[in-house]
Formats: sequence, structure tokens, C-alpha cells
Amino acid sequence: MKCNHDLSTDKNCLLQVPIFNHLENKYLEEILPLLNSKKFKKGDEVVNPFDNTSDLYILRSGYVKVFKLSENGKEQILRFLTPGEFLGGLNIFTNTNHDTYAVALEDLEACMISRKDFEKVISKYPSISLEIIKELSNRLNDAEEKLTYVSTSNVKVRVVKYLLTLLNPIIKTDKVVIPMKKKDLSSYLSISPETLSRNLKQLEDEKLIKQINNRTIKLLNINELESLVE
Amino acid sequence: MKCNHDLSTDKNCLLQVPIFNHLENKYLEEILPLLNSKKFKKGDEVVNPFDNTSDLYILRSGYVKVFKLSENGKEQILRFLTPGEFLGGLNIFTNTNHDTYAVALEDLEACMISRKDFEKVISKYPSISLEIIKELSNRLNDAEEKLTYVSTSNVKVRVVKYLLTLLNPIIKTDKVVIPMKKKDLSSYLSISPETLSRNLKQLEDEKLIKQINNRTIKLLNINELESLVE
DNA sequence: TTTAAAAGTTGATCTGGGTCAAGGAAAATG
DNA sequence: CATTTTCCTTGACCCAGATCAACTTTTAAA
Repeated sequence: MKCNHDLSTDKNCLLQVPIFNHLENKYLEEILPLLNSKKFKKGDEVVNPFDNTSDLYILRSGYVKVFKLSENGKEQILRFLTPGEFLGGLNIFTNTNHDTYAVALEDLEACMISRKDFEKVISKYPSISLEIIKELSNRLNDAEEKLTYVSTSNVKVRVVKYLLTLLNPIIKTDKVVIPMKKKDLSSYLSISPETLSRNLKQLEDEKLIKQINNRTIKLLNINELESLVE
Repeated sequence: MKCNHDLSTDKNCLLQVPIFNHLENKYLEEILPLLNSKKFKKGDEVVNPFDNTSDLYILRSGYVKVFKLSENGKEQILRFLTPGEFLGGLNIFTNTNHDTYAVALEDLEACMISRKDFEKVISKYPSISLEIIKELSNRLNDAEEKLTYVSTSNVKVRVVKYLLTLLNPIIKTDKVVIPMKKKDLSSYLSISPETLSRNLKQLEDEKLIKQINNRTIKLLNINELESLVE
């Protein structure tokens, strides 16, 4: 985890990120010196509820899983973060410990800004707050939607719904790639790995999908799949 | 959980509400004229995903349940709002339809501020954004914690955990009052009404609680209850 | 106050999905 | 590269909690 100052890429970081990239160039120049680069290796904890740093990270490259642990030690994956998204914010914003972990799923680079500096930036540029509010609103809705599915829909519906989210709306293809281990996917969907495996097999038996390899799935009948989830 | 404070004026409404009450008096005076009072009868929909108004409501008195409906029509209660909390914000902040409903559980009064006016207020007083960020962060954490419990803990643990949240940390008493219909509680806990009933009975058989009446429960052994949920 | 409707309880029954175990596939490691 | 470790799959089994039905209690309406 080494820190360095590479302003050109830090600037790319700002330009890439929704919470900053709406600002005018001269303002970005002001924020730039406050950023530090930080690298994490696959498996590193980016955030854990026991460290007391309350810095904000902005993901520049890589892939992060965010999860909680229950009292019996089971992992519930809450979301995956991709470049451009921020993490570590919760504890910053509320000053309370939220028992949320974040682990790098691959080597990754992040821009870090300290809590103190971030508070300065926010109060100077209120539009950043609005972007954060927007993002938090969307995360909240996702979480509440997920809670609703888990409590009211059966596993098959949830699996199919997930597969359909993988469809790229631009590139018209019926092949989707699961961007994580199936073990992580099963945690994300709140089911056991065995049940995920069996459900995919059943969908295959019903000629609705074809598992090309471990991560790639061909959707054979998208209309039929869509009608299953509503 | 009724609020006993007199919130009969719009100004009291501002003073009572975390997202505004940190502002100086002179600023409150400025915001005051932008507020409209609005009353709802028990059962009225305060927010529904199909109306296109994106006003913000601040609850002055009464009690609101916020929920989603699944594709099979089942209701998942997400949270209950008490005086001082805001609602309607999601659609304001993100401009997308989040399929969330809010219904008055009793007659209630709210202060309403239009989206346009609220945007003005926010950009003038950035500290309001910070309060909203704080509240959204907490709601997000609650939702994600709930998702974790529902997927990893059994019903008994969730019921006991809920009962313990009803303990008032100030007034030392072992009697708690469930502030809603058991039907709504079971939806909130993501279980069936029958299962809730049976679990409460079982806790009574184990001499851990005593059901005084439909809504009042005496916790007979708080330490033991706490150890059940870790 | 009576009546109707909704909420809550209890018993009987059933099943979706969890758990355990064991073997095969993939991925990390040196 | 070979080897070790982790991941994935499949079968056998089981149980927590849902559902259905009948009855009681509470609440709302008239």
C-alpha cells in the first residue's frame, strides 16, 4: 500500500468520477493537490469497521466487494464497486461505525482524500453534495429493492433477474459474463452456492440458458426469461 | 411513537427537523415562507410511485409506513417515519422512479416544500445537504443491515433483536410497546404473521417475555434475550 | 351498541432451499 | 510446470418457516 503523487493520473481520477466531474476545470485544479494515490493488492481490505481512518476513496481501477458479516460469521455481499465510485463515505458522513467491509477483488488503484479536506471541498462546492445525495439515494433504493426481492421472490426469480441485468443494453448480445466468482454471486443473491448451481442447471434443463463455461452464459430465450420475473 | 412536542406551526416544524434545525434563526425565517402545510388522513398515500410530483414532505405529526410491492403483490415494509423525518426525497434527488410507497398510519400533518424551492434552499445552505447525506447514510446502513439479518439470521433472532430495539435507553423499563399492527411488524421483519405469533408464544413459553396485551410485552430476562442475539 | 370487517392465533401440512459430504474443475502458488 | 488450495457441482437428507383453514379477538363503522 504505497502512496505517491502522480498528478496527471489523479486528475484523470477526478475527471472520471461523477461526484467531481461536473466541476469546472479551474475548480478541479484546486482539488487536485488534496488527492493521494493509494494502491491495494487483491484481497486487501480497503475499508473495515475496526480501523478508525475515515478517509474517502475514489476507485480508479479494479473491483471491490462491499459486505457485512452477521453475528454467526456469514458474509452478505451488499454491492460491487467499479471505477468511478466512492467508498468509505458512510463512516465519514455519519461518524458512526457501520460494520461494513470492503475488499479488493483484484489489484486496484484509488484516489484518497482525507476527511478534513473532503469536508472543506464539500462546503466550498455544494454541487458535490448533490452528487453524493444522488448516489446514496440510488444505493438506498438498490438495497431496499434487494431486501424486497429476498423476502418475497423465490430463488429462481432472483437468479433470472440477475442474469437479465447483465445484458448490455447497447451491445446486442445474448451472451452474458458473470463478473465474479459464483460463490460471491450466491452471497450477493442471498442464497447458498449449491442452490445457485442447481438453479442454473434447472434453467439449462428448461432450455432457457446454456452455460458456455464457468463464467459465461448464453441466454437462449430472453422473452421467456423476462416473463418469468413478471 | 408519537411526538408530544407542539409542532402546530410551520416554524416549529423547521425547529424540530434535523435537516433544518441547525440553521440560525434568520435563515429559518427565510425558508419559512416556502413551506406549505398539508394534512393526510389515515390510510392516505403520501407518496406513490405513479404520481409525478416530486415535493419534499417533512413529517410534523403522525406515523408513516414506507414500503415496496413485489411483482407478486406482496408488501415489504422498509421503515416507519416519525415526526421530524422527511420523505419523498428519493425521487427528488435522483429523478428516477423508485417504486416506493408511503401511507399514513394515522392522521398526520406535514410541511411541504416544492422541489424547485428546496433546490434553491439547498444550494444556499450547504449544511442542509450534509444533514441529508447523514440521514441517507443511516437509512442505507439500516437497509443493508436488515438485508444481512434477513438472509443470515433465523426468525427468532430477528424478533428478539426487534424487541430489544424498543427498549428506551433513558426510561429504564422492561415493558415495551409495539408501535404498529403485528401484521405490519411481520412485514417489516420479512416473516408471515403466523410465524411472528408463534415465535412470540415460544418466547413466552421459555419465560423470556410476557405478552401483557396485543401491543405490550414485558421483557422478563433482558440479559438472556441479549445473549440470544449475541 | 350492534354489526361488520380486519387482525391475530393456533393446528395441520408441505416444500423450498439449506446443510453435509464427496468428487471434479479451476485457479493460485512456488 | 506440478502441486496445493479454493471453487463448483451433484446427490441425499432435513427442517424452518410458508401456506391453508378454522376460530377468536380487536377495531372500525354504522
